[in-house]
Amino acid sequence: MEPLFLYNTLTRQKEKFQPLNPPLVGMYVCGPTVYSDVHLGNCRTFISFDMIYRYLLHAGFKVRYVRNITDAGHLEGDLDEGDDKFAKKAKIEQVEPMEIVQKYTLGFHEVMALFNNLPPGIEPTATGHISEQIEMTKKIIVQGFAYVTNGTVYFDVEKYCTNNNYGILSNRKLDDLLTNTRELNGQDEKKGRLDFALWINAKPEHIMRWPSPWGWGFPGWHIECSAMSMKYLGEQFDIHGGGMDLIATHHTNEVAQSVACNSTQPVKYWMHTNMLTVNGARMSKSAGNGFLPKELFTGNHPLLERGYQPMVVRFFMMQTHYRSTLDFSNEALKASEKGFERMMNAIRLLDNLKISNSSSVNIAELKTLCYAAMNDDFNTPVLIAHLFDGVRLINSINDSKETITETDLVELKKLYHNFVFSVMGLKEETTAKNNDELAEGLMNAILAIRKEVRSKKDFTTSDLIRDELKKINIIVKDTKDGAVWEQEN
RNA sequence: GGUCCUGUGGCCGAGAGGCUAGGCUGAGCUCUGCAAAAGCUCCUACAGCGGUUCGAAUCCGCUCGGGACCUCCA
Repeated sequence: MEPLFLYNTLTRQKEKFQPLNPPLVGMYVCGPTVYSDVHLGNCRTFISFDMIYRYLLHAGFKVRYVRNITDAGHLEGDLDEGDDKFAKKAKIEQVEPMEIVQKYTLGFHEVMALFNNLPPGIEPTATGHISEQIEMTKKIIVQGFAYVTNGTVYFDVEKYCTNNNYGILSNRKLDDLLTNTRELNGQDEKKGRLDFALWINAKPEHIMRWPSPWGWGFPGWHIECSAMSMKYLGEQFDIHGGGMDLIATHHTNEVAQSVACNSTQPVKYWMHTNMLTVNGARMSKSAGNGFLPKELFTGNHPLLERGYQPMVVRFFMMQTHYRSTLDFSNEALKASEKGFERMMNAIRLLDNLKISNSSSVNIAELKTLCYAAMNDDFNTPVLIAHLFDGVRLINSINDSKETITETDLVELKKLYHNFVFSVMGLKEETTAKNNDELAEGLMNAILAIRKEVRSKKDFTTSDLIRDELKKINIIVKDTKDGAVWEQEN
């Protein structure tokens, strides 16, 4: 197999992928903070990494995929004081914080399943790893990179910077970080402006709290990922992923914590997915321009003309490279829907293609092109372009304009099965498609009648049947092998 | 204010010094009783202005537009 190249945020270039301990691959992806519904932008990241996970598996790697659930410690704002997101939401909804966590964790899993994402091998929660986070914090203090103020433990960025490059991931200089920023207030406890909390002292009214060497409190946002990735993947592992928005703060701090704790760079390849935008602006929870997956599927949203099926949305995302912004619009979605249908129709044809003694099509070349696209930093849009070239071949073979041998056909089927289903994680949308026995029976009867009148050249009746069926979104097509029907959504 | 990314045909989106993306849409043709599907053909673009080069959408500079990060966010 040809080598795989991927873009490493750490070095800002594409690098040949060489795992630390092949064929094992350790991959950690920052999961959701479960205090509200995941929106489509969040989903894009998880879908992108699902594709990456799937391709690594397909390439023969033995991947340990860890994706966390953040269910504690994520504060509102960067003031390192006050309520965390769960406590705040719990107050609004008048329930326990863990009810919030449970509700949105279940919702998250439901959405992931709808998008046909494979579950990660390990899905650890922050609250399930409090002691690991405390241990790591202790070690960072021992190493001299953190200090305690009023029961809160802060990471000492300035101290860290004497021997380490804090801005290694974001490609920023410390001086710029210190000078170029907007005014923040309420930071009296910190020594340095960039310092961040590893452990946070819980105020009396704070519900989610655990005992620690520094009193009752809860973990900071960044420490969980460092502690949990270390626990399950080791002090050094291959891939750490997340959205690009996490680079500057969350991942920068993760690197600092791990280096301070273990004196080694924790991650070999940092991978980041780009943002989903709506009308050119980033989709985000705070901006209030987020789409919920459910709204997208049902079409129940002011900006949507109608609903789109999960696989159409997934295909839509696959048509853009994971490191490019993807702008969301009805037109783009509709175009993807048509294209997806076209591709799935061709794949269905694969089972009925006529075999010839020779091939007029070059399957080996197509296969080479597909792998080349994926090996070039998981370039799914280029992969799809090649697969559409193949769709034309399939249709031409079906129309007897091209020929294929049995061996080549087996290869071709394998190619589409591998790339479309296994790697891109797409599948047939089965909803309301010929799977209702009653509908099947009725349609057979109606089409039999239509066939009868057509044999008598009674096209008026024939067309009447077709037009009437169209009114209830049933499309009848006359092929050379007789009439077929399908339901439009 | 600082740092950085980006500007591709009607729309979406790849590519990245010389060859050509791909999807959707529109027009025409073939097939068909007619449709539909499918195939073929056409509409052949790289923000603007300069520069480097035999040659630039691709490199450099400037101008204009869009965006991200520096505050929580995938």
